[in-house]
Amino acid sequence: MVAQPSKPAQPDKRRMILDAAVVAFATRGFHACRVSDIADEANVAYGLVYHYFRSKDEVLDTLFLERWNVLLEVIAEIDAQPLPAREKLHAIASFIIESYRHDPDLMKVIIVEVTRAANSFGRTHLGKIREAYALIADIVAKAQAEGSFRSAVTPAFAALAFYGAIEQVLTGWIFDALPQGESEFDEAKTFIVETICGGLDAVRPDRSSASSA
Amino acid sequence: MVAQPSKPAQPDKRRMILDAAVVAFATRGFHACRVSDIADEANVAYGLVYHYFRSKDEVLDTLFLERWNVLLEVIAEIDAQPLPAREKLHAIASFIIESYRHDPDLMKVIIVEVTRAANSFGRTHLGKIREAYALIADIVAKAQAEGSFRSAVTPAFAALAFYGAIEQVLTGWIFDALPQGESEFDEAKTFIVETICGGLDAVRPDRSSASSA
DNA sequence: GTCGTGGTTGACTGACCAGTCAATCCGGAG
DNA sequence: CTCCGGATTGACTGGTCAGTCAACCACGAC
Repeated sequence: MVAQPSKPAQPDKRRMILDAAVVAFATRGFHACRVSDIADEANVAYGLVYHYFRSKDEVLDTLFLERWNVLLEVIAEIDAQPLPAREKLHAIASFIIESYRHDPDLMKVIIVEVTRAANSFGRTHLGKIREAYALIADIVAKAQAEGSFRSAVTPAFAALAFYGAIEQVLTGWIFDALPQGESEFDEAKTFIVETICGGLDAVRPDRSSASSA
Repeated sequence: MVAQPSKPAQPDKRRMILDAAVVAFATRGFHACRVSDIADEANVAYGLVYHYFRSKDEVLDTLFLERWNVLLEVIAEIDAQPLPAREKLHAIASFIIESYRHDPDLMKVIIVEVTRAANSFGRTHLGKIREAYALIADIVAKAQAEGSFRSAVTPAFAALAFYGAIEQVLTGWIFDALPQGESEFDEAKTFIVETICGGLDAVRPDRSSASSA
């Protein structure tokens, strides 16, 4: 209600709306969340949301793209470093899990409302999402070429399994189906890489690989 | 319009509505799908949907529970057989993928609208979903106890990664982000087990397993 | 033929909400 | 002080549906 006399208070209403939307979407879900919930959460009038965004959808789009573009950049940076593939994957898993640790609501919204929503938003952003898969597949492909990963599985498939494992763990946290805390976060990074790479690593024992075809 | 003279036609309108709902939900998504879409698809009057179901939600619930209970039974049956853990997992992956092959729309609805929907339905059926994880985790735990799987990862986590990989592949098909066909279906079964078990199998080479704690 | 019951119909209602817009506020330029 | 334009406000509109309900129908019992 009362604006602080000396300060014009919040300089960036747009950012406030975006941040409020994260909370609102995470709490009630995109569909159940009304635009007025966002405005209330941001302590801003209803109409102001439409001053900064064309529609409720555009708010979600903005939130997703902001974050996903960071993810794509980070993956590319990690890949550019001279690391073994296993460590690159560990770094990627770390980044995603740290993102969740830092802002669970944002990650919840992105995963639940976009990444895992095959209708509506998932379809809209399919291209962006696939870029991430492609980047990961590329890391796997190079590792296979140089012999540090075995080639029993296609790079595209390995990328899917790797990213799928991460998302499943995050979903477990989001659902409260899995305990979460500092130790679980670190443990998960190791577990994911350990599970996936154990099946990818070139060092292969005697396993008769009797799979058909 | 015109009922066939000699036949009372459809004996089970309830079933027809359920089947129509699968198509309607798969095509437009649960939220975007109106109850009238279901009725139209079933060639039935709007009000009849409410004669058999209390609400639109109950239709989805019914669809999910019907199928998920079958899944739980099948997993239990597979586990009861005297097979190596790796083959049990292969059988589970096969069953789920065959379910998709047989009725992609139904699986799409279950995955997109329930399993991967952390708000609304996902929360409602969390218990049922977790039962599946628990059953799979149990298979892993037994395999670890008998030594055929190594213990680098907790059973609960392995179950998550395994199921996550399956769901990610199905999602890829649902999104049309992955080619699908007879050969891809069979290939996927092998790939999933190969990826996950490669990291679970007891046969472990020299890897220094420097994971903390 | 008449009656009754359960299945079936679809027009209608009530609630909800995204998006609009005319009015107001505020700070800076002149 | 006045004027201007962008920021801000929130009441209001239009359209959409989920769910209701009174009527209708078909068929078996008597």
